[in-house]
Order: sequence, then C-alpha cells, then structure tokens
Amino acid sequence: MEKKKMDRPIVRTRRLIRDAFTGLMEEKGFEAITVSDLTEKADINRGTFYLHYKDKYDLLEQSEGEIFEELDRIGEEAWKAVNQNYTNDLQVEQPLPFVIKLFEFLEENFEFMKVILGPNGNPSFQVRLKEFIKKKMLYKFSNFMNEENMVIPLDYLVAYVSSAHLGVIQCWLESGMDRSPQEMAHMLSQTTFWGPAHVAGLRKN
Amino acid sequence: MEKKKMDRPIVRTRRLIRDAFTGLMEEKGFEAITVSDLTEKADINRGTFYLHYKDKYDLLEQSEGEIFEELDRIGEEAWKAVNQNYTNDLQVEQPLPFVIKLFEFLEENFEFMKVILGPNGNPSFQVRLKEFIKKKMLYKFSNFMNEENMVIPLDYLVAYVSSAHLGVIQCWLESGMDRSPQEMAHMLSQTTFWGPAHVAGLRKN
DNA sequence: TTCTATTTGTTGATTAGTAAACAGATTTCA
DNA sequence: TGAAATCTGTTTACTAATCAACAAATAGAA
Repeated sequence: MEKKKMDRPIVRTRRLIRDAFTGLMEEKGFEAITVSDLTEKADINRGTFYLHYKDKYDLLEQSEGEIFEELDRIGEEAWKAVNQNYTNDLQVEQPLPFVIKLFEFLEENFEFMKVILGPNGNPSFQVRLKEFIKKKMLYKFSNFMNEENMVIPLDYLVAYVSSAHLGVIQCWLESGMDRSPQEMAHMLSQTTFWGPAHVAGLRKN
Repeated sequence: MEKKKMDRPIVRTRRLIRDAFTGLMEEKGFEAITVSDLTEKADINRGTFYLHYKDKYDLLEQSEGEIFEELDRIGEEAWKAVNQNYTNDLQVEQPLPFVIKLFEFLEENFEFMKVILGPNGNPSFQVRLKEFIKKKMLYKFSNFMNEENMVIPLDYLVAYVSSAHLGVIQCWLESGMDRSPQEMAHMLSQTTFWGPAHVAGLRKN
C-alpha cells in the first residue's frame, strides 16, 4: 500500500526547518542552536516547529535518519542494477554503481552533508556513515575474495578502504565538489584496486 | 496608523509566486506563461494563486506596482537624507544619494529586474522606469540650473541623461552586477558631469 | 471543422500553520 | 545569590492553504 503523499505545506515547512538547521549548524554548531533560532531563521511560527519535532535533538535524529533511509534505498537500487544487467563479469577496478550513486546523493544534499561531516557537525554521524560504507563493502568484498589468499584480515581491509572513502568524501565536500560524482567514484576505485602507493607513482608492477 | 503586518503564509506564498514568475518570464516570456505553469513551478495549489491574483496580468501589474512603490519610497528617503544633512553644498558631480539607493534596490531585486528589463520582459516597464528616472532628475536639475544658461532645452537634457542611466542599469544587470552600487553611482555621476566625451578621454578642459 | 488535451476559475470541506499568550525552566548578568 | 532576560513547551481561536472536483473556455492536433 503506497504511503500517502504529504501535503505541500508539510513538505515546505520541513524543508524550511532543515535548511535553517543546516545553516545554523554551520554557523554555531548544534549545541548552541535554540529552537527559537531555528524558527526565526526558517521564518515560521515557533509553535509550528513543535508540530513537526519534539525538540532540536529530534530534528537532528530525523534528519540523519532520512539520510540513511535514502542511502539504504540507493544501496538496494545499485544492487538491483547490478543484478538486472546479468553481468557479473565487471572487473573489480570498475567503480561500484553504489559509489557513483553515493556521490550523486552527496551532491544533492551537499549543504547538509558538508555541515554534518564538518567541524561543527555530529561526530556520531560520521561513525554511522563509516559503518554503513563498511557494511556495503564487506558484503561486496565477501562475494569476490577468498580469505585464504588475503595478506591481512578482511575486516581490517574493509576498515582501511571505508575510512579512506570517508576521508575522500569529506575532502570533496570541503572543496565544494570540484569533480563530478563519476570522476570521484573512478578515482576511488583506481586507488582501491592499485593501492595508494601505485597511484602515487611510488610503485610499479 | 501602521498597516497590519501580513501573516507569514501570505508573504511566503507571494514570494513563491513571484520567484516562479521571474523564472518563467526569463525562460519563455510573459505571454507563454500559464497559471498552471506558475503554480507548478511555485509548488503551490492552483486555487491558491487565485486567492492572491485575479490572473497572470494582475500578477504582472502588482509586481511592477510594488517595484515603483518601493522606488518612490527610496526617492523620498534619499530626499529626506539630503535635507537632514543640512548640506546643500554637495557638488553636482557627487553621486546622488537616490542613485546609490536605486542601485542598491536593483541589487536586492536583481533577478526580477534583470528579467523584466530583458528581452523577455515587459517593454512598458522599461518606459515606466525611464519616466520615473526622468521625473526624479527633472526635479533635481530644476533646483540647480538656470534655463537661460542652457545650450539645449532641459527636457531634452533630462531625456538624454535618464536614457543613459537606464542603459547603464541594463548593462549592469546583464553583467551580473560586476561592480558595487556605489561604483555604479559614481561612474554615472562622473559621466554625467564631465560628459561622455571627456570620460572617454576624447576631450580635455 | 471536429475532437482531444489543456487550462481556467471556482468551490467546499479539511488540513496545516498562524499570532499571541501563558507558565515554567534555563541562562545570563550584576 | 537574586534579578532579568531568554527560551521552552503548550494552548486556542483564527487564517491561509490545501486537495480534489467540476463545468466551461481555450488551444492544439488531425
């Protein structure tokens, strides 16, 4: 059963609140924000805020929750795309469709992601995002690798690669997205496949 | 008696409509716009449009009307500022406070002014704006000039200077406001005082 | 010219947001 | 420590926007 589409004022009001939230978080950090700040910046009645959120912590929770809901959906779509192509012979050095879609999603939510992952953001969000990336990669790597052949344990490898991805994401957001999502995904897959030393020109084989 | 402040939803809805109007005018020109276009782009209910405007011609009329209301107010403020300073000895080559405020106003309403004065805009608005500038200048010049000393009739002079101002305004808007309102006002007053030939370096005295 | 598609202008019941007020809690300042 | 300022959470009656539908008008296509 399809979820009833939200009426326009609800969508509009929440967007106003979220945009104000993002701006204030960048400006003064989450802790210093008040509900009065939010509704003043969003230019809505203070009582209206409480029609949508319990308090500012609820706003943070729901905002981050929606990000991960969308990321889950992106992960599923990317997986379906791979399955529907019936081409399991793509090389491991090709960008994962998921990673391309991830960067596209980041581009669409640039302001919020830049702030939440920035110095005035929420450290636990960063942790959560890294866990999410790890989970996706663990699943993907498990289908390709034989643990007997590995020089280091799989979970350490995935920790390495997912942290690297997160660092690159943050660098990209801070730069104001100076490269396209496709370029970013390609860059990451190249570095992951050949290794940082190789792509830095320090090692040849 | 102070006019009652409009409730937020009214202000918000009208801004949505005006912004959509500006965007569509630039994209396809006034004639090609439909009310359905407007409310789709503004993301409001079509019936809501009719709560605010009779039809799209009413929207145009009210939009332009507000511009001139604001311009009138700016003209009065500028005049008061001059009077309150008790300094009637400012030189005629100094930028008029009104012209500075005019450019600041244009900057605040950049999108709309660029469109309405552009190729897809409304020619009659341009005429109206020029008349407005002429009226302000006629008033100002009348206070400074002795018609006996003039080489050409005052109304022709004012037509020359006001048309020049409008042309410069349009150039500025098309360039995306590459200079500050203060710079623009100064440039205009210099050119007006010394004459185009002088400021072009073609004539010295 | 006729038919189809789109737009218009309006309507009514409902939803969502609103202004303003209130009491209590928290923060800031002297 | 106490006073003042600010913020919070809630409330109520009202306003504004909403969805969806309808009939008529207009525009576009065949």
